[in-house]
Amino acid sequence: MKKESSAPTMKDVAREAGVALGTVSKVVNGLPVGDSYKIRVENAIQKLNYQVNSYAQGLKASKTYTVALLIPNTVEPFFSALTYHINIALLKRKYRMLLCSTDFDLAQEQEYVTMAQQNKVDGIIGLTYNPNLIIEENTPFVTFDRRMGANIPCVASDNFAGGQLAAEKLADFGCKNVAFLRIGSSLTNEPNKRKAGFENGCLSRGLHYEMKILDDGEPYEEFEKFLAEHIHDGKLSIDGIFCVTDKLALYVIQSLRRLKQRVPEDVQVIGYDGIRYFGDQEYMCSTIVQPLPELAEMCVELLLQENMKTKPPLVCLPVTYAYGGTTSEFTDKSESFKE
Amino acid sequence: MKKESSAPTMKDVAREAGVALGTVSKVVNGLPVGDSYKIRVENAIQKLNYQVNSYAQGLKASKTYTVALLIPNTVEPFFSALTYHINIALLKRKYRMLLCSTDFDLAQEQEYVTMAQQNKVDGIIGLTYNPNLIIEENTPFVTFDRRMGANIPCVASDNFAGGQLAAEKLADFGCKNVAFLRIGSSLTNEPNKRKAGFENGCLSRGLHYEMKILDDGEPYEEFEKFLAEHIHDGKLSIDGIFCVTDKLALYVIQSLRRLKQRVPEDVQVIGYDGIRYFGDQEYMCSTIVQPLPELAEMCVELLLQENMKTKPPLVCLPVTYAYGGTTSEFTDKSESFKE
DNA sequence: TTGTATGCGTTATCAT
DNA sequence: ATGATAACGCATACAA
Repeated sequence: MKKESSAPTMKDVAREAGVALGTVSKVVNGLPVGDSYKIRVENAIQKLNYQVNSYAQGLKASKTYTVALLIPNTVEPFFSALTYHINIALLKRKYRMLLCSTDFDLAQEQEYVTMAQQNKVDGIIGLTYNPNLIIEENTPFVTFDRRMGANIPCVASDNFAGGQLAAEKLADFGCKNVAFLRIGSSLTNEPNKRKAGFENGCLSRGLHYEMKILDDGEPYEEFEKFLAEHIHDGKLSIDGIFCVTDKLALYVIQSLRRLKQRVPEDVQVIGYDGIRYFGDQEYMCSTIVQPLPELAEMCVELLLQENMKTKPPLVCLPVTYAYGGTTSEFTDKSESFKE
Repeated sequence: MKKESSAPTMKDVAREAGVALGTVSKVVNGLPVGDSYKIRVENAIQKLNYQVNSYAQGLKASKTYTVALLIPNTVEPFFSALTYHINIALLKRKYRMLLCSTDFDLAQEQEYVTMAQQNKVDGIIGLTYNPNLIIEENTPFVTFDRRMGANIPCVASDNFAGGQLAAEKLADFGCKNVAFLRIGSSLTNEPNKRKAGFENGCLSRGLHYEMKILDDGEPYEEFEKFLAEHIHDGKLSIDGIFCVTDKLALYVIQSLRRLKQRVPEDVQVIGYDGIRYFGDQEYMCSTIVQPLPELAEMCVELLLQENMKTKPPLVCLPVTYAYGGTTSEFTDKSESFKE
């Protein structure tokens, strides 16, 4: 009697079936084997309830079918949705996902990278904040929204076009005097292009605009102050606001309520990301929607494509506008069609 | 010249440092080694940028420091928060997490279990819906909210106490005629105890109550119908509602708005779970809060405790009530204290 | 077509 | 204290 407790191995199956080790391996991997042998092996596998050890497989093949996802957390709706869709995209290709919540901690991010490499993952997808992340050459890496180097592909929504679209929508909906609100200073972020796109859109539509851009440390209250300063005789001089994220948009909407301004009657608000209640219900605000399933697919596709000499340094996917109750599109032109 | 591309191994380090393989292993694992050797090895590690291969380690030790989490998805706020806290709890113990989104698919759940076992994970934590999941004896398993067998520990919030607390709060806040709304039929769920607890609370407080319990397939609209049936002359005969989850509570609140009922003036609503906007901001409604960090810690603790002969079959952690704008606690007794 | 032997990267048990 | 060697579970090139 041998080890009873630990899981059965190929050797056990071979002994049980009365065949050689290699034969079992072939059956397991679907390689041609004589029918009678095959049946005997399959029976033995059944009987012993054998499962291959993918660690040992990985050791042989130096391929682990595992990808690490570095993301700040899984509680903010955008992150959790991205996590979900990347998981789906990986599963489709029979890859497993190692989840690494970094909590915006730069050191933690580096630790996770090291861990992932020790685990010999087949690749890493990262939405990270450490611009100096050290990643081994031979570990495929794809980032979301961050440019980290020429040979590290970055996948993002078309942030510039999104900003522009926001301006155009506000113009369409009758705004004359708009503002862009943003927090976060990192200059290398792709999302920073939202500002440039918005400016561009405002200019082409002849919209007067203002910017309020906060650094990472500053409190959201600064935005409320900014808004309060634009109120004269109870009336806000701004009639349209584009916020860099839906999260900020929702804060701004609350601020506006406190300031006795009605949304969307007095001022319209558009966010960015396209987050929804419970992940699949209504949009939390009118917004520029990132195409999450497609973005996730692209990250995974780019990451796992091995025979690609030069990977594209930046891939931007198209965004769309979605109504979420904080714009008054239906009171303008749309209404007139009903007549 | 040998393989240039693949990652350096201990052997490479040993050659570089001019020492034996075993010596390198000792240095890596912090075992006693002569100082001069130690330094040479460390230099070689630096130079080659060596990283241990934890797959090979796992193969030797049959311990992988990896745990799989089975959860329907990461987009519903409760699931995503649970995922986050379990990730934290695992990280604290130097464990990695394999994320498995099952999408409520029973077959998918089983596939993931098989995959996890092939990956020789050290354990599985599951919030699953397949009552017949087959899990190998030797893979530690802990469930959340599901009783699956005597030797499989289940961690849950104190659902009975939570239901009771909801009834008591509604009574405290002046309700006379309340209702409990639930969807989901699986009889073995721990959350089903919320109903019993609520009934118990209503009885002890002399509250008149009604139940509306839907099966899994039925549409939420049935709840709106139920509410509509209780409106006579524009007035709802129910003045307090306990919903089995915050998700349902939010749906019910919207329904009530459509039915021209004011929350909390005409009818108060309490949910269950304690979900917040963006995971860390205000509660979405008044609610019974599950202690997520503690629940996550307990899951992990129970899972990784190896030298525990008999693991507890069911662990319930205490819940709390939190105000979220859909109850009128401040208009009753609380106000009077201010005088 | 089936069996045998070697090596993947690591750790642990030996002698030295 | 250090170095050689076997073993972990599997895949594969090679021999039978």
